[in-house]
Amino acid sequence: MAIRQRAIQAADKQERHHAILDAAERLLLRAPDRVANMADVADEAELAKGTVYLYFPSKEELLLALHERNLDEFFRSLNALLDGARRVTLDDLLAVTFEHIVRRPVFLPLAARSFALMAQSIPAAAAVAYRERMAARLERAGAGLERHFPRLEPGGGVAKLRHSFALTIGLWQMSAAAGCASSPEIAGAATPGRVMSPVFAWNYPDELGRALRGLWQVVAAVPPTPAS
Amino acid sequence: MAIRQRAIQAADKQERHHAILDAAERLLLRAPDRVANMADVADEAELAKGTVYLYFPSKEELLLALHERNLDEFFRSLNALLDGARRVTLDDLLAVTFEHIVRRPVFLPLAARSFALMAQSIPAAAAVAYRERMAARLERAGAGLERHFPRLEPGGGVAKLRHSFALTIGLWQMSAAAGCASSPEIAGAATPGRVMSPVFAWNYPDELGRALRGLWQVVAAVPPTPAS
Amino acid sequence: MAIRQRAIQAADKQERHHAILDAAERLLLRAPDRVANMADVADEAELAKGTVYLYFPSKEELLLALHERNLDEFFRSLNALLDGARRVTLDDLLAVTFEHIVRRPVFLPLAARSFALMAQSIPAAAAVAYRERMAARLERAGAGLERHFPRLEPGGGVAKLRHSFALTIGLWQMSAAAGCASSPEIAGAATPGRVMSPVFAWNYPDELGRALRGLWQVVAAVPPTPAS
Amino acid sequence: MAIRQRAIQAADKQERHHAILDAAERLLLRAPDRVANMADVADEAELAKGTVYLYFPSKEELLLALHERNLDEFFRSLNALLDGARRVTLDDLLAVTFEHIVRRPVFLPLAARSFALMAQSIPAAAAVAYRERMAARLERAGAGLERHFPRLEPGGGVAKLRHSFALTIGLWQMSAAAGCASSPEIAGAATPGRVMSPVFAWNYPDELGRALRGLWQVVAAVPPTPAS
DNA sequence: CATGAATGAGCGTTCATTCAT
DNA sequence: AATGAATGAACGCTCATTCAT
Repeated sequence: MAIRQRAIQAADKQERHHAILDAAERLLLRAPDRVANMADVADEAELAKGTVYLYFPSKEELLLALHERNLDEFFRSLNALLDGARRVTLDDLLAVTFEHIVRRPVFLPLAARSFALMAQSIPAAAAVAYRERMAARLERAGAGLERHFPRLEPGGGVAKLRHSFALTIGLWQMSAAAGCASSPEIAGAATPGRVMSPVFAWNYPDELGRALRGLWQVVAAVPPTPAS
Repeated sequence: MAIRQRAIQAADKQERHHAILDAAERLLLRAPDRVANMADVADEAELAKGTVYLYFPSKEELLLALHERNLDEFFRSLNALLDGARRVTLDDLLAVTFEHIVRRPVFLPLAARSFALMAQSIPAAAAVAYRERMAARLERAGAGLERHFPRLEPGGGVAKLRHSFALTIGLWQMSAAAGCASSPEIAGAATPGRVMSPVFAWNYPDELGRALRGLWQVVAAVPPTPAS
Repeated sequence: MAIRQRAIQAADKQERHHAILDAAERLLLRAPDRVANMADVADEAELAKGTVYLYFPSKEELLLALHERNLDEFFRSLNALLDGARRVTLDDLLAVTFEHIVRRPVFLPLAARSFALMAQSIPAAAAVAYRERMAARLERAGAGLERHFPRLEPGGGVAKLRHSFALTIGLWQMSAAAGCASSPEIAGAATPGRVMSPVFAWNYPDELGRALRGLWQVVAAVPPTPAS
Repeated sequence: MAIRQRAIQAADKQERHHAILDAAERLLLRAPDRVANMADVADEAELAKGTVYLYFPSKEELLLALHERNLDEFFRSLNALLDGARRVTLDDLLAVTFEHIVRRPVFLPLAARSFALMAQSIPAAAAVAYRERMAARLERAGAGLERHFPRLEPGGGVAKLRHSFALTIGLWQMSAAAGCASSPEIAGAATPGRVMSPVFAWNYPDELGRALRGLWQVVAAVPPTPAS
């Protein structure tokens, strides 16, 4: 078939990189529970399968790159917030979280998968490089948090961030599994005459808000005005 | 192959059920990141593949059953603790968590996978039944927590449990992905001359302890002696 | 489980034989295109799987026995007709055919399968025995036909019967394949705006009638009254 | 394995299509009663299993395609005959039938199976397309028959063709089942001292000839010379 | 660079049959 | 005789990856 315009300039390559990630993201969006296969990604990007492999050495690294791109957007927002002059509250943090994580339907399924991938299929060198990039982002954001939340001890910013992230991911998986307020199919299959336990009557966004507030409760408490 | 002793009595069947789960667990232990296939499970259990299918209708339900068995042990311990007369502290809760979750190397990989399973491959009827059993356990444990931690509002016990669980799972996944304090292989692949960022210098058990304490901080604060 | 009453008398055995065939027939009736498996047959007969094997050496022979029972009923009717005093017309033959073959929903799918079975899985001895029983029935019916249709040459009765049977089976398979006047699903999938070819606008019973009349046309022609 | 020459041109692909069908045909020829599995087909074609799936979406559609190829050759011959200027007799029709159907050992077993396939496993869209192609062939041949056999009423050409085909298939199945004049193994297993009933003393080609003549008898009768 | 044909290991599941009880 | 637990060969299909063109 018609051979696509070749990407010779570095800029073109970057663009194609992104185009492939975009394709993968669209696929993930369309079927969040299914892992797209490379053929579909290539099709969606209107490229040949082999071409995708020119840009990503393996399916795993492609997914990881997509995840990192999502993360990057989150961190960019977070850092913009923290580096700004304005005082930052917990509500601000939650807003960023919701905007970049909760409301993006691909972030969480992908994050959940990426953890599994990292643990196995990513070659050590790539994993290390990824981690080094992550470390930079985390350190900066951690420092920013400590500036805005003085109750955080040194190093506590990164830790709180890590815990928050863990909570966000973990709770999402539970909600996906619990099918909360979910498919009528499952609701219909319940023992007739039995109301589903209130234990499962929660929805992810609200519950995440409550959970994160619980985690930050002490740290984000408005410090007593020194004036007093 | 030699035909194994037949399980005719219900008790024998229960035992074989367990034996298969044990086999799957051993496999998972040996390769925590790999999902065992049915052939391997059968081999490990020294049974024919078809026999495994006599006891579990599908691979997914086998894994889910194993997960539920793990969960059950955790809940049994937790409920024993909460139902006892003795006053329960956060440290007690952490101890149970560590004993049944953190120190059991299969609990967490399996839990992470099970979430994915529940969301997809388990037939609705089985999923509902599983959830109903879970609901019972959760409600009981939640009520117990509320008895021991009076600062929990009604329903707050189950919620705190949920958040704790999410945090435990999520953090484990991050640690697995981060390969914290992990394989020398990765450590060796790091850019030479570069120290690994302190951002990754944490280990799961300690970090989980810190994270959970952060989550329970307020709730578990020793109530001021009313006498004062 | 409760062990069923044992069949010790020969009569009991015959009865159980029949009961198993009945079960298989009911299954076939319920899902004519699916070959029942032995587990289902046993369940339907409320027997254990092993018990079925006490009465039939293999699945194939069970199906063949069921087919033979169907055939037997057809031949019994046919022979009753031919042995009677009344003059037999082509319409009479068609009536018997329709009653025992066309209107019995299991006869034809089973016959089609049986041919395939006979050609392979039935042990030679059983096949020979089956054939000898068939031969007897065929010879008797063939002779009867020759009595009633004098235009048949010697041996022509059996031949005509064979051809009629072949036509009946073959046409049924074509109708099953053609899905004539069939599933709306298929009709709906047709190229829109295109009417299905009249070539497929036929239904099995009517078409079979026409086909058989074509085959018997000459033989069944009313002989010129000798008086002329 | 050595990677086979790649089929890049459309013509090469067609060729490979054919090569796979050829392989399946050879397998069927070698064991007419067994349905070849995809692994064997791939091996026989000296291709990898996956490669076969590049050309045929499923085993069923492969078999159907092979059947259609056989049918196509038959219709091509038939139509060549009917479209020619020469007057066509029943003997001509029989000759074509024998050449393309009876003497090709795979045609009939495959046809018998294909009927079963069409009724079940072929997706509706493919089934409809197949039928539309069949309809075109049938209509053309039917019209040709009506030209050459004026005693056929309108539409009678297709009908006669259908009946003939049904008879051909049905009788073949009976002959396969009856094992007529067949394996010495079966002959030897007969009750010793008993001659096999003359009822089974027929062979497929001759019997088919007789049967078809019976079916066409009236239609193909040489019309009385109008001059008389 | 780009293509997409070819590869083949891998896997979940079925089910006829056997045989210890 | 009756049971039903155990067996294990068989099979269709997927899909990440390679590499000849």
